[in-house]
Amino acid sequence: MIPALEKAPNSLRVATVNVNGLRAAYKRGMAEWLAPRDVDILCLQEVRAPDAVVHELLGDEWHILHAEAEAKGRAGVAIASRRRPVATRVGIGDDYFATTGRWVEADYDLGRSLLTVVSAYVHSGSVGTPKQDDKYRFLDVMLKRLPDLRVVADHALVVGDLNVGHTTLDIRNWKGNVKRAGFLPEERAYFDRFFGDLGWVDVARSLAGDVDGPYTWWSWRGQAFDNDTGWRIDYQMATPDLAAAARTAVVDRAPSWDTRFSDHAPLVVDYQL
DNA sequence: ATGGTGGTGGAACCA
Repeated sequence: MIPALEKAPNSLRVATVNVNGLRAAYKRGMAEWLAPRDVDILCLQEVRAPDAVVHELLGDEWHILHAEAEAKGRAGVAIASRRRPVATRVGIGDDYFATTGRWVEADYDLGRSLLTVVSAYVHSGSVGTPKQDDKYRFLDVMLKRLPDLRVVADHALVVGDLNVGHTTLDIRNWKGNVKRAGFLPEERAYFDRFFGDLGWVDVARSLAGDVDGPYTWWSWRGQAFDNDTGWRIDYQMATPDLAAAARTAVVDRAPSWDTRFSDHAPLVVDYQL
């Protein structure tokens, strides 16, 4: 039993995790992490595996929506859920981002309300390269899509690896990264809008308060994990009523470097709707 | 402490 993840009755548990290759994650013990947690909706990023492999690894107990990238072995996002979605959509904006494995949407009928869930994987980016242009294009289409998500559904939840730290609380060594992709003023400005005039709520930040972290990513190399020199770049962005229903947000950091199954830690949130 | 490591695919590229 995992006391920190004790689950209240009638709560909806949503987990998001960049798995850094689903096959590698399973080799490193992801199944053993997942089994006792009773997750209702599991959002994955960087799946980096063919569709058949995803179904084989996750197993029959899930409804699986998987957007494989056209480029083999790259990106890939998925939403695995215990309940069957009433509708699903792949991609965002124009056709350009339909085949890059970075955005999937699933709608769920919760009885009293309709919930839309998005698993998103924003580009890592790199200053002065076309990758950074792609990242801004993706953030631009996100700005356009986010309001639409709230038109039909009662609640909406956009989760995943967004590859930007919003504030100085979100990156341990932010002073050393102000000119690097992931903490550029231009990137952070998008998140000012997500959590400002667009009205979305950063659920983990809202529950944690104004403290450093909790980080969700650490470099593989050196002592970054042991020293907790991390970045909080994995989010659950919720519409206000849904955010108000969030009871706990846990970054499920592995107990040690050698027991982690990805360079990202899962972010697990329980909603009491 | 954004690659000094790691994953995918089977070299080179991505993060």
